[in-house]
Amino acid sequence: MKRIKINRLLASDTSIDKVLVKGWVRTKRDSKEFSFMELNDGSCLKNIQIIADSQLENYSQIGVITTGSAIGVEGRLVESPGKGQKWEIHADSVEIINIAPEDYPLQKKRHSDEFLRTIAHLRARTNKYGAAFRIRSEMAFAIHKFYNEKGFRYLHTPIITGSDCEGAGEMFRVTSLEPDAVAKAGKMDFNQDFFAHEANLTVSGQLSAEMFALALGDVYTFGPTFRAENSNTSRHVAEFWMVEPEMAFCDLDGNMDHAEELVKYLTLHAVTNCSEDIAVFTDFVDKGLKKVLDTLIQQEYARISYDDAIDLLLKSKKEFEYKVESGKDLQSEHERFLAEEYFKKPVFLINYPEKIKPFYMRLNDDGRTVAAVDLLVPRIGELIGGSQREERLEMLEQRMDKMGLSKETYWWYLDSRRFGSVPHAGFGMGFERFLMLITGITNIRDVIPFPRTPGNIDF
RNA sequence: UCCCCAGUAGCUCAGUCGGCAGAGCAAGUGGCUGUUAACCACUAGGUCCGCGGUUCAAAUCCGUGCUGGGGAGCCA
Repeated sequence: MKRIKINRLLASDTSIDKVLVKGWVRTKRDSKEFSFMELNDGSCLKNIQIIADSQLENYSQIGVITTGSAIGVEGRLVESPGKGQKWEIHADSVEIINIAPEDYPLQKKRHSDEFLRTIAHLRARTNKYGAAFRIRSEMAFAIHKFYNEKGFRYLHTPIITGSDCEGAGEMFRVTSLEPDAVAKAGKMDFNQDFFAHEANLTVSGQLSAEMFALALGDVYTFGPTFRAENSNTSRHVAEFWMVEPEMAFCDLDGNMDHAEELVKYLTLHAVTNCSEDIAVFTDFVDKGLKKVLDTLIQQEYARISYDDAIDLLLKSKKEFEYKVESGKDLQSEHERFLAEEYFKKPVFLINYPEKIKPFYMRLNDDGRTVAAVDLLVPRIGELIGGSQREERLEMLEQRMDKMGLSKETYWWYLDSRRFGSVPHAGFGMGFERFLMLITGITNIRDVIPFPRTPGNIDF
Protein backbone atom coordinates (compact mmCIF):
# COMPACT_ATOMS: atom_id res chain seq x y z
CA MET A 1 0.00 0.00 0.00
CA LYS A 2 1.26 3.44 -0.93
CA ARG A 3 1.67 5.95 1.85
CA ILE A 4 -0.27 9.17 1.75
CA LYS A 5 1.02 12.44 3.10
CA ILE A 6 -0.65 14.03 6.07
CA ASN A 7 -1.36 17.36 4.40
CA ARG A 8 -3.52 15.52 1.84
CA LEU A 9 -5.35 13.52 4.48
CA LEU A 10 -6.16 16.58 6.54
CA ALA A 11 -7.63 18.22 3.45
CA SER A 12 -9.88 15.24 2.81
CA ASP A 13 -13.63 15.81 2.31
CA THR A 14 -14.64 12.33 3.30
CA SER A 15 -13.58 9.53 5.58
CA ILE A 16 -11.35 6.88 4.01
CA ASP A 17 -11.50 3.18 4.83
CA LYS A 18 -7.85 2.40 4.42
CA VAL A 19 -4.87 4.73 4.54
CA LEU A 20 -1.16 4.38 5.23
CA VAL A 21 0.80 7.21 6.85
CA LYS A 22 4.39 7.35 8.00
CA GLY A 23 6.06 9.95 10.11
CA TRP A 24 7.55 10.97 13.43
CA VAL A 25 5.68 10.97 16.73
CA ARG A 26 5.55 14.45 18.21
CA THR A 27 3.77 13.44 21.41
CA LYS A 28 1.90 10.51 22.86
CA ARG A 29 -0.79 10.20 25.51
CA ASP A 30 -1.36 6.74 26.92
CA SER A 31 -3.97 4.88 28.86
CA LYS A 32 -4.62 1.19 29.35
CA GLU A 33 -7.18 1.05 26.58
CA PHE A 34 -5.99 3.79 24.24
CA SER A 35 -2.91 5.48 23.02
CA PHE A 36 -3.13 8.84 21.28
CA MET A 37 -0.22 9.82 19.09
CA GLU A 38 0.40 13.02 17.20
CA LEU A 39 2.11 12.08 13.95
CA ASN A 40 3.95 14.57 11.75
CA ASP A 41 5.52 13.77 8.40
CA GLY A 42 6.78 17.24 7.48
CA SER A 43 4.25 17.70 4.70
CA CYS A 44 2.51 20.39 6.72
CA LEU A 45 2.50 22.07 10.08
CA LYS A 46 -0.32 20.04 11.54
CA ASN A 47 -0.04 16.57 13.01
CA ILE A 48 -2.59 13.87 12.50
CA GLN A 49 -3.93 12.18 15.62
CA ILE A 50 -3.53 8.42 15.67
CA ILE A 51 -5.66 6.32 18.00
CA ALA A 52 -4.24 2.91 18.76
CA ASP A 53 -6.45 0.80 21.00
CA SER A 54 -5.65 -2.26 23.03
CA GLN A 55 -7.17 -4.56 20.40
CA LEU A 56 -4.05 -4.09 18.28
CA GLU A 57 -1.84 -7.14 17.86
CA ASN A 58 1.29 -5.34 18.98
CA TYR A 59 -0.34 -3.02 21.51
CA SER A 60 2.26 -3.91 24.16
CA GLN A 61 4.91 -2.52 21.81
CA ILE A 62 3.04 0.76 21.42
CA GLY A 63 4.08 1.54 24.96
CA VAL A 64 7.75 1.89 23.97
CA ILE A 65 7.03 4.51 21.31
CA THR A 66 8.54 7.81 22.38
CA THR A 67 8.56 11.39 21.17
CA GLY A 68 10.71 11.49 18.04
CA SER A 69 10.14 7.86 17.07
CA ALA A 70 9.32 6.93 13.48
CA ILE A 71 6.25 4.81 12.82
CA GLY A 72 3.99 3.73 10.00
CA VAL A 73 0.26 3.46 10.57
CA GLU A 74 -2.38 1.71 8.54
CA GLY A 75 -5.95 2.47 9.47
CA ARG A 76 -9.19 4.34 8.85
CA LEU A 77 -9.44 8.07 8.42
CA VAL A 78 -12.52 9.08 10.42
CA GLU A 79 -14.02 12.26 11.78
CA SER A 80 -12.65 12.99 15.22
CA PRO A 81 -15.13 13.18 18.10
CA GLY A 82 -12.55 15.11 20.12
CA LYS A 83 -11.87 18.81 20.01
CA GLY A 84 -8.89 20.23 18.18
CA GLN A 85 -8.90 18.25 14.97
CA LYS A 86 -11.32 17.35 12.22
CA TRP A 87 -9.78 14.03 11.21
CA GLU A 88 -7.99 11.26 13.02
CA ILE A 89 -6.79 7.79 12.14
CA HIS A 90 -7.99 4.69 13.93
CA ALA A 91 -5.03 2.37 13.59
CA ASP A 92 -5.48 -1.17 12.32
CA SER A 93 -1.76 -1.78 12.57
CA VAL A 94 1.23 0.17 13.74
CA GLU A 95 4.68 -0.49 12.34
CA ILE A 96 7.55 0.68 14.51
CA ILE A 97 10.25 1.93 12.16
CA ASN A 98 12.65 3.38 14.70
CA ILE A 99 12.43 4.16 18.41
CA ALA A 100 14.03 7.44 19.53
CA PRO A 101 15.80 6.86 22.85
CA GLU A 102 15.09 8.97 25.92
CA ASP A 103 17.93 11.35 25.16
CA TYR A 104 16.10 12.70 22.08
CA PRO A 105 16.78 16.41 22.53
CA LEU A 106 13.48 17.81 21.26
CA GLN A 107 10.79 17.95 23.87
CA LYS A 108 7.17 18.79 23.45
CA LYS A 109 7.79 22.26 24.79
CA ARG A 110 9.20 25.50 23.56
CA HIS A 111 12.95 25.57 23.04
CA SER A 112 15.10 28.65 22.67
CA ASP A 113 16.45 29.50 19.22
CA GLU A 114 19.96 29.45 20.69
CA PHE A 115 19.57 25.88 21.86
CA LEU A 116 18.00 24.75 18.59
CA ARG A 117 20.93 26.27 16.71
CA THR A 118 23.18 23.81 18.52
CA ILE A 119 21.07 20.96 17.14
CA ALA A 120 20.54 22.36 13.66
CA HIS A 121 20.35 18.82 12.31
CA LEU A 122 17.14 18.24 14.28
CA ARG A 123 15.52 21.64 14.53
CA ALA A 124 13.51 21.28 11.31
CA ARG A 125 11.44 18.77 13.27
CA THR A 126 9.96 21.57 15.35
CA ASN A 127 6.85 23.50 14.34
CA LYS A 128 8.64 26.81 13.92
CA TYR A 129 11.59 25.58 11.90
CA GLY A 130 9.51 23.15 9.88
CA ALA A 131 7.33 26.08 8.93
CA ALA A 132 10.32 28.31 8.20
CA PHE A 133 11.92 25.82 5.86
CA ARG A 134 8.71 24.95 4.07
CA ILE A 135 8.30 28.69 3.46
CA ARG A 136 11.90 28.90 2.27
CA SER A 137 11.27 26.13 -0.24
CA GLU A 138 8.06 27.73 -1.46
CA MET A 139 9.74 31.12 -1.84
CA ALA A 140 12.55 29.63 -3.91
CA PHE A 141 9.93 28.16 -6.18
CA ALA A 142 8.03 31.46 -6.31
CA ILE A 143 11.16 33.27 -7.47
CA HIS A 144 11.45 30.97 -10.47
CA LYS A 145 7.71 31.22 -11.08
CA PHE A 146 7.82 35.01 -11.04
CA TYR A 147 10.70 35.23 -13.46
CA ASN A 148 9.37 32.54 -15.69
CA GLU A 149 6.06 34.39 -15.98
CA LYS A 150 7.91 37.59 -16.84
CA GLY A 151 9.98 35.94 -19.54
CA PHE A 152 13.31 36.17 -17.74
CA ARG A 153 16.00 33.58 -18.42
CA TYR A 154 17.52 31.74 -15.48
CA LEU A 155 21.29 32.08 -15.59
CA HIS A 156 23.87 29.95 -13.82
CA THR A 157 26.87 32.13 -13.10
CA PRO A 158 30.16 30.64 -11.89
CA ILE A 159 30.65 29.80 -8.24
CA ILE A 160 34.42 29.97 -8.69
CA THR A 161 35.59 33.24 -10.15
CA GLY A 162 38.90 34.65 -11.30
CA SER A 163 38.02 38.26 -10.74
CA ASP A 164 40.41 39.79 -8.28
CA CYS A 165 37.95 42.37 -7.14
CA GLU A 166 34.24 42.47 -7.48
CA GLY A 167 34.03 45.23 -4.98
CA ALA A 168 31.98 43.41 -2.42
CA GLY A 169 34.03 42.49 0.58
CA GLU A 170 36.53 39.78 1.46
CA MET A 171 36.52 36.63 -0.61
CA PHE A 172 37.16 32.97 0.11
CA ARG A 173 40.23 31.75 -1.75
CA VAL A 174 39.92 28.65 -3.89
CA THR A 175 43.10 26.67 -4.41
CA SER A 176 44.32 23.16 -5.02
CA LEU A 177 47.80 23.92 -3.69
CA GLU A 178 48.93 21.90 -0.70
CA PRO A 179 49.28 24.06 2.43
CA ASP A 180 52.66 22.45 3.18
CA ALA A 181 53.99 23.36 -0.26
CA VAL A 182 52.78 26.93 0.12
CA ALA A 183 54.44 27.19 3.52
CA LYS A 184 57.68 25.84 2.10
CA ALA A 185 57.66 28.26 -0.83
CA GLY A 186 56.70 31.08 1.51
CA LYS A 187 53.95 32.27 -0.82
CA MET A 188 51.13 31.12 -3.07
CA ASP A 189 52.49 30.50 -6.53
CA PHE A 190 49.40 30.93 -8.64
CA ASN A 191 51.22 29.63 -11.71
CA GLN A 192 51.31 26.26 -10.00
CA ASP A 193 47.68 26.45 -8.93
CA PHE A 194 44.76 24.71 -10.63
CA PHE A 195 43.61 27.66 -12.70
CA ALA A 196 47.10 29.15 -13.02
CA HIS A 197 45.42 32.23 -11.61
CA GLU A 198 44.08 33.49 -8.33
CA ALA A 199 40.61 32.08 -7.77
CA ASN A 200 37.84 32.87 -5.30
CA LEU A 201 34.30 31.95 -4.43
CA THR A 202 31.84 34.35 -5.99
CA VAL A 203 30.57 37.35 -4.08
CA SER A 204 28.08 38.23 -6.80
CA GLY A 205 26.99 36.99 -10.19
CA GLN A 206 26.34 40.50 -11.39
CA LEU A 207 29.14 41.06 -13.85
CA SER A 208 28.40 37.75 -15.56
CA ALA A 209 24.69 38.48 -15.47
CA GLU A 210 25.27 41.79 -17.22
CA MET A 211 26.90 39.96 -20.12
CA PHE A 212 23.88 37.74 -20.51
CA ALA A 213 21.36 40.54 -20.08
CA LEU A 214 23.05 42.09 -23.11
CA ALA A 215 22.37 38.87 -24.99
CA LEU A 216 19.17 37.31 -23.68
CA GLY A 217 17.52 40.56 -22.61
CA ASP A 218 16.25 39.86 -19.11
CA VAL A 219 18.03 37.35 -16.92
CA TYR A 220 18.27 36.44 -13.28
CA THR A 221 20.55 34.37 -11.13
CA PHE A 222 19.58 32.62 -7.94
CA GLY A 223 22.30 30.79 -6.10
CA PRO A 224 24.81 30.72 -3.30
CA THR A 225 27.13 33.64 -2.59
CA PHE A 226 30.14 33.77 -0.31
CA ARG A 227 31.60 36.54 1.80
CA ALA A 228 34.64 36.04 4.01
CA GLU A 229 33.89 39.14 6.06
CA ASN A 230 34.45 38.64 9.76
CA SER A 231 31.07 40.08 10.55
CA ASN A 232 29.17 38.69 13.46
CA THR A 233 25.65 40.02 13.37
CA SER A 234 22.13 38.68 13.14
CA ARG A 235 21.99 39.77 9.48
CA HIS A 236 25.20 38.24 8.07
CA VAL A 237 26.32 34.76 7.12
CA ALA A 238 29.37 33.70 5.13
CA GLU A 239 27.31 31.63 2.70
CA PHE A 240 23.95 32.91 1.61
CA TRP A 241 21.62 32.90 -1.37
CA MET A 242 21.00 35.87 -3.57
CA VAL A 243 18.56 36.69 -6.35
CA GLU A 244 20.09 38.93 -8.98
CA PRO A 245 17.97 40.14 -11.88
CA GLU A 246 19.67 42.04 -14.67
CA MET A 247 17.62 43.82 -17.32
CA ALA A 248 18.62 45.26 -20.65
CA PHE A 249 17.03 48.54 -21.75
CA CYS A 250 16.18 49.33 -18.18
CA ASP A 251 16.91 52.43 -16.11
CA LEU A 252 16.88 53.14 -12.38
CA ASP A 253 13.11 53.69 -12.26
CA GLY A 254 12.50 50.43 -14.09
CA ASN A 255 14.84 48.75 -11.65
CA MET A 256 12.83 50.00 -8.69
CA ASP A 257 9.53 49.10 -10.32
CA HIS A 258 10.85 45.61 -10.80
CA ALA A 259 12.17 45.27 -7.25
CA GLU A 260 8.86 46.42 -5.80
CA GLU A 261 6.95 44.03 -8.03
CA LEU A 262 9.22 41.16 -6.97
CA VAL A 263 8.88 41.76 -3.24
CA LYS A 264 5.12 42.20 -3.55
CA TYR A 265 4.74 39.06 -5.65
CA LEU A 266 6.77 36.90 -3.30
CA THR A 267 5.06 38.20 -0.19
CA LEU A 268 1.62 37.68 -1.68
CA HIS A 269 2.65 34.20 -2.77
CA ALA A 270 3.74 33.39 0.78
CA VAL A 271 0.55 34.71 2.31
CA THR A 272 -1.68 32.82 -0.12
CA ASN A 273 0.26 29.58 -0.48
CA CYS A 274 1.85 29.19 2.96
CA SER A 275 -0.93 30.62 5.11
CA GLU A 276 -0.77 27.87 7.71
CA ASP A 277 3.00 28.17 8.14
CA ILE A 278 2.93 31.96 8.02
CA ALA A 279 0.36 31.88 10.81
CA VAL A 280 2.99 30.32 13.10
CA PHE A 281 4.95 33.52 12.74
CA THR A 282 2.10 36.02 12.85
CA ASP A 283 0.64 34.31 15.93
CA PHE A 284 3.68 33.26 17.94
CA VAL A 285 6.87 34.88 16.65
CA ASP A 286 5.91 38.46 15.87
CA LYS A 287 2.54 39.97 16.71
CA GLY A 288 3.25 42.87 14.36
CA LEU A 289 4.02 40.67 11.38
CA LYS A 290 0.52 40.66 9.93
CA LYS A 291 0.70 44.40 9.52
CA VAL A 292 4.17 44.20 8.01
CA LEU A 293 2.96 41.72 5.41
CA ASP A 294 -0.08 43.84 4.57
CA THR A 295 2.16 46.87 4.15
CA LEU A 296 4.57 44.96 1.92
CA ILE A 297 1.75 43.85 -0.35
CA GLN A 298 -0.53 46.89 -0.41
CA GLN A 299 1.52 50.02 0.13
CA GLU A 300 3.47 51.83 -2.52
CA TYR A 301 7.12 51.86 -1.47
CA ALA A 302 8.70 55.24 -0.79
CA ARG A 303 11.38 56.56 -3.13
CA ILE A 304 13.80 59.20 -2.02
CA SER A 305 17.20 60.46 -3.08
CA TYR A 306 20.24 60.22 -0.87
CA ASP A 307 20.42 64.02 -0.64
CA ASP A 308 16.79 64.29 0.42
CA ALA A 309 17.27 61.51 2.93
CA ILE A 310 20.19 63.38 4.49
CA ASP A 311 18.06 66.54 4.69
CA LEU A 312 15.22 64.60 6.20
CA LEU A 313 17.47 63.00 8.81
CA LEU A 314 19.02 66.34 9.72
CA LYS A 315 15.59 67.92 10.11
CA SER A 316 14.19 64.98 12.08
CA LYS A 317 15.49 66.35 15.40
CA LYS A 318 16.08 62.73 16.27
CA GLU A 319 19.06 62.09 18.54
CA PHE A 320 21.38 59.73 16.67
CA GLU A 321 24.40 58.09 18.17
CA TYR A 322 26.27 58.81 14.95
CA LYS A 323 26.04 62.20 13.33
CA VAL A 324 24.28 62.44 9.96
CA GLU A 325 26.80 63.67 7.44
CA SER A 326 26.36 64.36 3.74
CA GLY A 327 28.78 62.40 1.58
CA LYS A 328 29.04 59.50 4.00
CA ASP A 329 27.20 56.23 4.02
CA LEU A 330 24.16 56.06 6.24
CA GLN A 331 24.48 54.32 9.58
CA SER A 332 22.19 51.46 10.52
CA GLU A 333 20.29 53.67 12.91
CA HIS A 334 19.68 56.19 10.12
CA GLU A 335 18.37 53.51 7.80
CA ARG A 336 16.17 52.14 10.52
CA PHE A 337 14.77 55.56 11.28
CA LEU A 338 13.80 56.06 7.63
CA ALA A 339 12.16 52.66 7.17
CA GLU A 340 10.71 52.09 10.62
CA GLU A 341 9.82 55.49 11.99
CA TYR A 342 9.55 57.97 9.17
CA PHE A 343 8.08 56.09 6.23
CA LYS A 344 6.97 53.01 8.16
CA LYS A 345 7.29 50.96 4.97
CA PRO A 346 9.99 49.92 2.50
CA VAL A 347 11.90 52.84 1.08
CA PHE A 348 14.12 53.05 -1.98
CA LEU A 349 17.14 55.26 -1.47
CA ILE A 350 18.68 56.38 -4.75
CA ASN A 351 21.47 58.50 -6.21
CA TYR A 352 24.27 58.04 -3.72
CA PRO A 353 27.53 59.98 -3.89
CA GLU A 354 29.75 58.26 -6.44
CA LYS A 355 32.61 58.17 -3.94
CA ILE A 356 30.96 55.57 -1.73
CA LYS A 357 29.69 53.27 -4.50
CA PRO A 358 31.35 50.72 -6.84
CA PHE A 359 32.78 51.47 -10.27
CA TYR A 360 30.02 49.89 -12.34
CA MET A 361 27.25 52.23 -11.20
CA ARG A 362 26.12 54.81 -13.73
CA LEU A 363 27.30 58.35 -13.17
CA ASN A 364 24.39 60.79 -13.00
CA ASP A 365 24.30 64.04 -14.98
CA ASP A 366 25.27 66.00 -11.87
CA GLY A 367 28.66 64.29 -12.07
CA ARG A 368 28.55 63.81 -8.32
CA THR A 369 26.15 60.95 -7.72
CA VAL A 370 25.53 57.54 -9.25
CA ALA A 371 22.30 55.75 -10.12
CA ALA A 372 22.46 53.42 -7.14
CA VAL A 373 19.46 52.06 -5.30
CA ASP A 374 19.09 50.42 -1.91
CA LEU A 375 15.80 49.10 -0.65
CA LEU A 376 15.57 49.60 3.08
CA VAL A 377 12.94 47.66 4.99
CA PRO A 378 11.82 47.82 8.59
CA ARG A 379 13.87 45.70 11.02
CA ILE A 380 16.25 44.26 8.41
CA GLY A 381 17.81 47.33 6.88
CA GLU A 382 19.19 46.75 3.41
CA LEU A 383 17.20 44.07 1.61
CA ILE A 384 18.21 45.01 -1.91
CA GLY A 385 21.22 46.77 -3.36
CA GLY A 386 21.54 47.61 -7.03
CA SER A 387 21.97 50.23 -9.68
CA GLN A 388 21.63 51.29 -13.24
CA ARG A 389 24.94 50.20 -14.75
CA GLU A 390 27.39 52.50 -16.47
CA GLU A 391 26.89 51.62 -20.12
CA ARG A 392 29.13 54.37 -21.57
CA LEU A 393 32.61 53.03 -22.21
CA GLU A 394 34.49 56.29 -21.62
CA MET A 395 32.69 57.01 -18.36
CA LEU A 396 33.26 53.49 -17.14
CA GLU A 397 36.95 53.64 -17.93
CA GLN A 398 37.24 56.99 -16.19
CA ARG A 399 35.64 55.62 -13.05
CA MET A 400 37.85 52.53 -13.10
CA ASP A 401 40.95 54.69 -13.48
CA LYS A 402 39.81 56.86 -10.62
CA MET A 403 39.40 53.82 -8.41
CA GLY A 404 42.65 52.27 -9.52
CA LEU A 405 41.12 49.18 -11.12
CA SER A 406 42.91 47.25 -13.83
CA LYS A 407 41.23 47.58 -17.22
CA GLU A 408 43.11 44.52 -18.46
CA THR A 409 41.47 42.31 -15.88
CA TYR A 410 38.04 43.55 -16.87
CA TRP A 411 38.66 43.46 -20.61
CA TRP A 412 35.63 41.31 -21.25
CA TYR A 413 33.43 43.52 -19.10
CA LEU A 414 34.59 46.58 -21.02
CA ASP A 415 34.01 44.73 -24.29
CA SER A 416 30.30 44.68 -23.52
CA ARG A 417 30.37 48.50 -23.55
CA ARG A 418 32.19 48.45 -26.85
CA PHE A 419 29.81 46.24 -28.78
CA GLY A 420 26.16 47.21 -28.72
CA SER A 421 26.13 48.63 -25.24
CA VAL A 422 22.70 49.61 -23.96
CA PRO A 423 21.33 51.04 -20.74
CA HIS A 424 20.72 48.26 -18.27
CA ALA A 425 20.12 47.79 -14.60
CA GLY A 426 19.83 45.17 -11.91
CA PHE A 427 20.12 44.43 -8.24
CA GLY A 428 20.77 41.73 -5.68
CA MET A 429 18.27 40.66 -3.08
CA GLY A 430 19.43 38.65 -0.09
CA PHE A 431 17.17 35.62 -0.02
CA GLU A 432 17.66 35.00 3.71
CA ARG A 433 16.98 38.62 4.52
CA PHE A 434 13.76 38.42 2.57
CA LEU A 435 12.80 35.32 4.56
CA MET A 436 13.52 37.18 7.79
CA LEU A 437 11.29 39.98 6.59
CA ILE A 438 8.25 37.82 5.88
CA THR A 439 8.62 35.51 8.91
CA GLY A 440 9.67 37.97 11.57
CA ILE A 441 12.63 35.71 12.39
CA THR A 442 15.26 38.07 13.79
CA ASN A 443 18.44 36.03 13.30
CA ILE A 444 19.60 35.09 9.80
CA ARG A 445 21.07 31.86 11.18
CA ASP A 446 17.51 30.65 11.68
CA VAL A 447 16.30 30.94 8.07
CA ILE A 448 19.11 28.93 6.48
CA PRO A 449 19.40 25.19 7.15
CA PHE A 450 23.03 25.07 8.26
CA PRO A 451 24.43 28.57 8.73
CA ARG A 452 28.09 29.35 8.11
CA THR A 453 29.48 32.12 10.29
CA PRO A 454 32.97 33.04 11.49
CA GLY A 455 34.32 30.16 13.55
CA ASN A 456 31.32 27.93 12.91
CA ILE A 457 30.98 25.30 10.19
CA ASP A 458 29.31 22.53 12.19
CA PHE A 459 26.89 20.22 10.43
C1' U B 1 37.43 43.22 14.64
C1' C B 2 35.26 46.67 18.60
C1' C B 3 31.48 47.68 22.70
C1' C B 4 27.80 45.57 26.12
C1' C B 5 25.34 41.28 28.45
C1' A B 6 25.09 36.16 29.77
C1' G B 7 26.89 30.94 30.99
C1' U B 8 23.62 26.88 37.45
C1' A B 9 20.00 19.56 36.19
C1' G B 10 18.40 17.19 29.37
C1' C B 11 15.53 22.24 28.47
C1' U B 12 13.83 27.18 30.56
C1' C B 13 15.37 29.67 34.60
C1' A B 14 15.61 31.27 40.33
C1' G B 15 19.54 31.41 43.81
C1' U B 16 18.96 37.67 48.75
C1' C B 17 24.50 40.41 52.24
C1' G B 18 29.97 35.30 50.35
C1' G B 19 27.55 30.51 54.70
C1' C B 20 24.24 22.82 53.11
C1' A B 21 22.38 23.35 45.13
C1' G B 22 16.60 24.93 43.92
C1' A B 23 11.80 25.19 40.83
C1' G B 24 8.89 24.19 36.45
C1' C B 25 9.07 21.25 32.24
C1' A B 26 11.45 16.81 30.12
C1' A B 27 13.05 11.70 31.55
C1' G B 28 12.13 6.87 34.56
C1' U B 29 8.36 4.04 37.62
C1' G B 30 3.28 3.49 39.04
C1' G B 31 -1.85 5.22 38.66
C1' C B 32 -5.95 7.37 35.94
C1' U B 33 -8.57 9.47 31.73
C1' G B 34 -11.57 10.17 24.13
C1' U B 35 -6.72 12.41 25.33
C1' U B 36 -4.79 16.84 22.90
C1' A B 37 1.56 21.58 25.87
C1' A B 38 -3.38 15.70 29.29
C1' C B 39 -3.57 14.87 34.63
C1' C B 40 -1.90 12.75 39.78
C1' A B 41 2.02 10.46 42.84
C1' C B 42 6.90 8.91 43.41
C1' U B 43 12.14 8.40 41.64
C1' A B 44 16.51 9.84 39.56
C1' G B 45 19.27 13.76 37.69
C1' G B 46 24.88 18.88 39.13
C1' U B 47 32.78 19.72 36.70
C1' C B 48 27.24 25.98 39.20
C1' C B 49 31.50 27.03 31.40
C1' G B 50 37.36 26.15 31.99
C1' C B 51 41.81 27.83 34.55
C1' G B 52 44.00 30.88 38.33
C1' G B 53 43.36 34.13 42.63
C1' U B 54 41.09 36.48 47.36
C1' U B 55 38.71 34.20 51.79
C1' C B 56 37.82 30.15 57.59
C1' A B 57 34.23 29.58 53.52
C1' A B 58 32.97 31.21 46.37
C1' A B 59 27.49 29.58 41.94
C1' U B 60 28.15 34.49 44.31
C1' C B 61 34.08 38.68 44.68
C1' C B 62 38.73 39.55 41.30
C1' G B 63 41.76 38.17 36.82
C1' U B 64 41.92 35.40 32.42
C1' G B 65 40.30 32.14 28.53
C1' C B 66 36.24 29.79 25.91
C1' U B 67 31.18 29.67 24.23
C1' G B 68 26.52 32.07 23.29
C1' G B 69 23.45 36.51 22.69
C1' G B 70 22.63 41.89 21.57
C1' G B 71 24.72 46.21 19.20
C1' A B 72 28.50 48.55 15.72
C1' G B 73 31.35 48.29 11.18
C1' C B 74 30.99 45.74 6.29
C1' C B 75 27.08 44.40 3.28
C1' A B 76 22.67 41.15 0.76
